[in-house]
Amino acid sequence: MQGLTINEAAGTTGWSARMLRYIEQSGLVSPERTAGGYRIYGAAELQRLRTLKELLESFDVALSDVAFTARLAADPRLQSAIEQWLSATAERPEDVDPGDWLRFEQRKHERLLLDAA
Amino acid sequence: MQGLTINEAAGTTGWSARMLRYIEQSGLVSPERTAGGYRIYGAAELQRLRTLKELLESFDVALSDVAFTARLAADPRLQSAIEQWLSATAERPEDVDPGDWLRFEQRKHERLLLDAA
DNA sequence: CCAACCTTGACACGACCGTGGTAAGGTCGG
DNA sequence: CCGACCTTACCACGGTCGTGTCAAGGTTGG
Repeated sequence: MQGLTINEAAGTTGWSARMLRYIEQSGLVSPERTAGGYRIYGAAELQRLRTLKELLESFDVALSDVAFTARLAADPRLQSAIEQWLSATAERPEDVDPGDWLRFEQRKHERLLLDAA
Repeated sequence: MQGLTINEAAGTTGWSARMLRYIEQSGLVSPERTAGGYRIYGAAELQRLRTLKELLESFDVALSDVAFTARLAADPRLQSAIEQWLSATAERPEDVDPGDWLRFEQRKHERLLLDAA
């Protein structure tokens, strides 16, 4: 069966089986399937799952944020529209408080604030 | 008083006063203040608020998505970390179902799905 | 001075995120 | 064939997003 089943993959990646299905739904890591429908995680998927976990933890980023970045990367029209809107702030750069959106973003999980304390 | 108060700005931008305060919290549009603390929206802010509304509506993007993109733009370490993780998918590009994350993203507000129907 | 407007803070509410669980049923390998 | 594992589909729950509303108090401008 060339690869790990979902519970085995959960064991070696640190995710729960539930989360592996959820992550697949988000489109970020999609394993192959057997003829009967079982998910089969290969080495590439396992590596991806591990680095994904690291990414989310070390930057305090949400799964949905990564999914949105994927959407951005795949839709250049959207990407340039947002970047253009953001760059218009540069009109008055001295007014931008860099701690502002930062605090806003961090409120999502206040882990960073607690860590900093 | 050189500029519009919050309710006047709400009137000309289509946002509610409540949302203007919320948007300011997110760091996306921050008006000047009078000595007494009143928000004063100038022409630049009004324009920004209008284009922001257009951006969100025409691409079905959330306020938090734009805020996150701002964080990305301001933190190149984070940006390259995510982009690198995403680009690892390109290893097996034929396996990526482009409708996957799309449906995931769209479930946020099913407006696009309904529009498409 | 005063009416009209603004401020912050709080409560509320539906929708969605991330996560766990459980139930009913199908697949795997020996 | 059968026990162990997997599938999807649901319910639940605390937390966040986007939004409205209300209360208590300060500002503005004539």
